[in-house]
Amino acid sequence: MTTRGRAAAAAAPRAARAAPRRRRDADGTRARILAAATREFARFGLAGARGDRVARAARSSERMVYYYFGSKEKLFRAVLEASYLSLQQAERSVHLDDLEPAQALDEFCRFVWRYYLEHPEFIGLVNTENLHRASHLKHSSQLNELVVPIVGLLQRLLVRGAKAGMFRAGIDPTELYIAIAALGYFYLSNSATLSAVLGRELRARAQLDAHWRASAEMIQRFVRADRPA
Amino acid sequence: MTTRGRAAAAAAPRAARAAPRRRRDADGTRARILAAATREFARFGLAGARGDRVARAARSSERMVYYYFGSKEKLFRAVLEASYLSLQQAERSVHLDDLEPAQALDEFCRFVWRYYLEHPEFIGLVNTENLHRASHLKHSSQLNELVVPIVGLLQRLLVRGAKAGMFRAGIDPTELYIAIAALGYFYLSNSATLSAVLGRELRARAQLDAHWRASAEMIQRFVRADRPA
Amino acid sequence: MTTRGRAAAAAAPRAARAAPRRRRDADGTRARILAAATREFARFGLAGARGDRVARAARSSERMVYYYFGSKEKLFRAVLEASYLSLQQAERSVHLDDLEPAQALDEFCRFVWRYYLEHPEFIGLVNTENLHRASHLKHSSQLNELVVPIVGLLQRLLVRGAKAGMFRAGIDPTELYIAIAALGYFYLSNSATLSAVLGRELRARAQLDAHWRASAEMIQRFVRADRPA
Amino acid sequence: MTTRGRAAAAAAPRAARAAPRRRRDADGTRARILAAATREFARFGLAGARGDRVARAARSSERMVYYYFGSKEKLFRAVLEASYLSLQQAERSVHLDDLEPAQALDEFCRFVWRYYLEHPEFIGLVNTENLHRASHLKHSSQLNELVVPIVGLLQRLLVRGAKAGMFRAGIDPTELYIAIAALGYFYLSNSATLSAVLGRELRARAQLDAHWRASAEMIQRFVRADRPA
DNA sequence: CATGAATGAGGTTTCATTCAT
DNA sequence: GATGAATGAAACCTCATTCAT
Repeated sequence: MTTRGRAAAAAAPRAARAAPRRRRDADGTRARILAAATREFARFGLAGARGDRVARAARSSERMVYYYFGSKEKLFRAVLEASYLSLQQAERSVHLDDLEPAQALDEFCRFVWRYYLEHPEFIGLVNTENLHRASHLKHSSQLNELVVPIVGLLQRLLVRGAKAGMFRAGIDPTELYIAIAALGYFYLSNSATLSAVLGRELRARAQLDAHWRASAEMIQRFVRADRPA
Repeated sequence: MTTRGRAAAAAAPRAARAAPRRRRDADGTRARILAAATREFARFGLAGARGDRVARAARSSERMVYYYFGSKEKLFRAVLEASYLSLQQAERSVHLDDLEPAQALDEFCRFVWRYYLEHPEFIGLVNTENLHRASHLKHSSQLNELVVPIVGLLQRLLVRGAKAGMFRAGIDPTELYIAIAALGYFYLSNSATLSAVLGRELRARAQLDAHWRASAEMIQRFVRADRPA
Repeated sequence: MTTRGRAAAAAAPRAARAAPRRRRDADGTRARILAAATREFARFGLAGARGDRVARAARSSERMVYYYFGSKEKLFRAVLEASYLSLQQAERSVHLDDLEPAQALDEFCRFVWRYYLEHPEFIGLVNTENLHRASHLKHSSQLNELVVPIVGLLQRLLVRGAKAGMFRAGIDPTELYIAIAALGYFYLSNSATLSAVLGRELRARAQLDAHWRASAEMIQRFVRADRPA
Repeated sequence: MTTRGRAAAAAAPRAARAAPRRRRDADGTRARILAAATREFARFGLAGARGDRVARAARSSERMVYYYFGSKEKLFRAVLEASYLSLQQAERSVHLDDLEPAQALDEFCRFVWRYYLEHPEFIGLVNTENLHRASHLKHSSQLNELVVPIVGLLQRLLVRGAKAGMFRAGIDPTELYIAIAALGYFYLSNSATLSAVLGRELRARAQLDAHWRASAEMIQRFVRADRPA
C-alpha cells in the first residue's frame, strides 16, 4: 500500500514539479507514519512494536510520531480505526443483489477470502486487538459506524435464496458471516503453526486454492436446501 | 537449561529419595512458574509478558524464573511445548472407531470445541506463536512427536463413512481438520472484536451453544453424501 | 527580546495611531500571555511551568510565546519584573504620614497582609525566584528602581513615633519590614504544609483573621515604648 | 549530613576491615541516594530535579534510584518524610520544662532558628511541597505521627508563664509557633530576593545575628505580661 | 537450592525551541 | 505580524538479565 503510494509519487514528476515535494508536508508525514505503524503493529503486536522502527520506516522521526499521534497507544488506536474503516469501505463495494443467490454467496466468500489474503496486516492488528480484549475498539468513537451492515447484506441474500427454494430457511446471517470469516481468517492467521504441526506448507499456492474451494463448498452445502426425500 | 532441568529430575529418583525433605520444593516452584508463565504469555503475548508478574503469580521471585528457565524466550518455549503436549495428550483420549461415522464426527467436533473453550490459554499462546511465525515451534526438539496423528484418525473416519455410503468421497482430512478447528478457534479467539463489531455478546452462554450447533451442522453437511437425484 | 518589544511599543505611538486596525491585536495577545505565564510560573515554578499550558490559557499558541518573549527564561524574567513593578506601584499608594504613628503602623501591616492575600501569584513567583537564588532579579535592568523606598517610609514612621514617645528608639526599619513581611508571607506561603502538619485549616476565614490580629499585635508590641517602671 | 556520614565511614578503618566495604550494600546505596535526592530536590524543586544528578551524587546509577524508590515522585515522598521525621526527632530533644519561662521561650526560638539555619534543605523541600499544595504530605501514611506535639510544649510553657505572672494569658500556642517559625523561615527562605531588593546581604554573619536578636525580642515582647498602669 | 542486589541497554515520552513561509 | 510543521536533546522509566554470595 505504502509502496504503491510511493511508486505513484515517483511516477508523477510533472505533478511534483508543480508542487515541488514540500519538506513540510503534514498530511504526507502523518500518512507515512500511519502506514508504517500499521505494518509494525501487525507484525509485532502492541507491546512488541518499536517506535524507532516506525519512525525509520516512515522516513521521519520518533518525535513526529508523538507530534501527530500523542502516544503509542493512540497511534495503535488510529491504526486500528483506519484498518476497520478500510475494511468497511471495501465491504461497500460488494454488490450481491444482482446475482443469483448461490453465485452471490460464492462472490461474498471470495471477497472475504481475498480481503484477508491481500490485507495480512488486518489479521495481525485484529489479533492484537483481541489480545487486548477489544479495549481500543470499545473506546473508539467511530465504533458506531462500524456496526457491520454487511450482515444485512447476507440477511437479504438468505431471504432471497430461501424464497427461491435454493437455501434452507432459518439460517442466522451473523452465524453465516462468522463461519465465512472463520474459514478464511483462521487459515491465514494460523498458517505458520498449522504448517509446522501438520507438516504441510499452507501458504503454497495450491494449498491456498484448495482451501478456498473447500471453504466455498462448505458454505454452499451449509445453506443449500435439502432435496426432498 | 529447561531440558537439563527436567532430565536431571527424571534421572535422579534415588537422590530424591535420599534427600529426606527439601526445604523449598523445587518441582513445585518450577511447576508454579510454568503455570503462571502460561497464563502470562497467553494474556499478554511474548513481548507483553512481564517477568515480575510471572514471579509474583507463581509466589516466587524473578530470579527463580531465570534459575529454572534461563531466559524469557526459553520460558516461552517451555510453555508452548507443554501446551502442545497437553493438547496431544487430550487428543489421545479421543476414540472414534467404535462410533457410527456421523456420530463419531460430531464427537470429534465436540472435543475440539470443548478443548478450545476450556483452554483459553492455548488460543492465546498459539496466536502469539503465529505472530512469531512459529519460530519457536520450528526449533522445538519435540516437534516431531507433535506432527498430528489426529489427522489419521479423521482419515480413517472419512474412509469408514464413505464405505458406508454416508460420507462423500474425496474429502481431504487435513482440510476437514482445519475447518473444524477454524470454526471453534476463530469464534473464541476473536470473540472480543466480533462482539464489539457485531453488537452481540458472543461469550454469552446461548451464543456459544448456538455457535456450536451451527458449526457441527456445517461439518456434517460438508461430509454428508449427496442424495441421488 | 522582551525589552526590545516594549521599547518599540513605547517608541512608536505614531505608528500605532497610523495603523488603523490591527487584524489580531498584538498588545492583547502579549498581555494575555504575560498574565497566563504569571499564573503558570506561580503555580508550577520555573522548571514545572509548561509552554503549552501558557499558550492555551492565553488563547494563543506556543509559537507566539516565543515570538513575544524569546525564551522561557526571558518570559519568567518579564513576569517577575512585572510582578515586582506591580508591588512597587501598590506601595506608592500607601500614605502613612498623616496618621498617628501606631495607627499608621497598623495600616502598613494591613497593606502588606492584604497584598499577599490578594496576590497569591506574587508569593509563588518570589518563592521560585528564591529557589533560583534571585538570579533573575540580580540580572534585571529594572532592579535599581526596585530598591525599596518603602523602608524609608517605615524609617520616617519610626522616627516620628519615637519622637512622640510612643515607639522605642533604635529599631531597624529594615528588620521591622522583614518581620511584617515574614508574618504574612510565611503564613500564606506555607499554609498547605502547616495545615497538614498542625491539623488546622489555616485558609479558613476565621484563622486568617486571627492571624492578622496576632501579627498586628506582635508588631505593635515590638515597637511600643516601654512604660517606665 | 551526608558529608558527615561519609567522613565518619572514612574515619573508621577498623570497622571497615571487619566488614570490608561490600560492593553490594543495600542500605548504603539506598541511604546515599536518599541523601543525594534530598539535596537535589531542595535545590531544584520536584520538577527541576534531575535523576542523573541524583545518581551521580550518590555514586550510583539512575537505575538504582528506580530500584529503590520506584519513581521520581515516590523518591520525593521518601525524602520529604525523612525530612519531617528528622525535624520531629530534633524537636524531641527540646526540653523546656526545667527552665524559667522567658528563658525557655528564648531557648525554643533558638532551636527553631538553628534548625532552619543548619538544615537549608528542609526549607527547600517544604517550599517545594507547598508549591504542590502539600499533596505528598497529605498522602503520606506517616502524617499521623507528625501532628506536631511541639505545640503542646509551647502550650505548657505559656500556661506556666501566665501562672507566674510573666506572660499574658490567652495566647494561642499555635499562633505563637507560627510566628516563631515565620520569623526564621521567611528570612532564610527569602534571603536571596530580600538581599537583592533591600540592598543588604542578609546572609552575612552580622545580619543573621541581628535578625535572631530582633526575632527573639519580638517574641518575648509578644508574650510578656503588660505592666500594670 | 536459593536469593537480594545490581545493571546496561533501550523504550516511551516530554521539553523548549526553530524552521520556513 | 503571525503561524503550522518540525525537531534535537534529554528526561523518566522499564526490561530482561547477571552478580555474588
